Amino acid sequence: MRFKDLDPILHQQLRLQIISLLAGTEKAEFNFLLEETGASKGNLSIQIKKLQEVEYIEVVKGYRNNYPLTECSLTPKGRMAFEIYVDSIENYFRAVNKDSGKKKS
Amino acid sequence: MRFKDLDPILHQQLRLQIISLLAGTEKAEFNFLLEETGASKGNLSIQIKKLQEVEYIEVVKGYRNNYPLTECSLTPKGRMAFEIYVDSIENYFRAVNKDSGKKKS
DNA sequence: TCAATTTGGTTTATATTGTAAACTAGTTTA
DNA sequence: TAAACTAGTTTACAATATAAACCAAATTGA
Repeated sequence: MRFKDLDPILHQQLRLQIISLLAGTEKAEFNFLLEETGASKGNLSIQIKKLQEVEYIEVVKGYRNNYPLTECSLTPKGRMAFEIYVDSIENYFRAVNKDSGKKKS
Repeated sequence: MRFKDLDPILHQQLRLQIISLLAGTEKAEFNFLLEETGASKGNLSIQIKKLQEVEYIEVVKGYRNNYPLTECSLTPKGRMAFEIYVDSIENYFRAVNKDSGKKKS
């Protein structure tokens, strides 16, 4: 068994998009994430909550111009998980050519 | 929306492991994949079938020493899908620092 | 020689996950 | 004051993943 498990929280398209975006930007608003990811609001809401529950992101809810405003930012825990995930999956890709023959009978 | 969709066939741990292994080895037996991935036989059987259905791999069933023997190999279509998947997800990782500020209000 | 075990899988049944659609709560506009 | 818009949340259903159970043929042991 040559593969490490991929963090199931991060191994999901939308959550990975969110974390990738947050890794490059101090904080991000709900609508920014909505536009950048192209997700539906419902799906985005749920995946944000899930990332918050595992403490990969911090979510601050406030108001701007009387409208609700949700801002997200990456926690250190989230950043570390992201780095581990990137390393792990890139290892998968490099399984290629590491074992040139088929299994000996 | 800055992210391409990740091929849902490949964006699954075990299937990605299988394809990664096949990308580096002419062909592989069921039991080789079983050991290298650490999966259960049931799960492996199903994911092989799924990869075969979408024609990412070719599956040849024969016998060796009177026992059934299943061998898998990557198709050109599968190899291309794998390359696209690798490119796509690496793009996600590079969303980092491509957009330095938060969204302008 | 026939019961138990092993090989090499497949099928089934359940639990988990993902997501679209519907809904909520409040705000603005006409 | 009704309609439309903002910014989300909740719900209900569909799809997915996987462990557990099963199967057929081969082999081993008493």
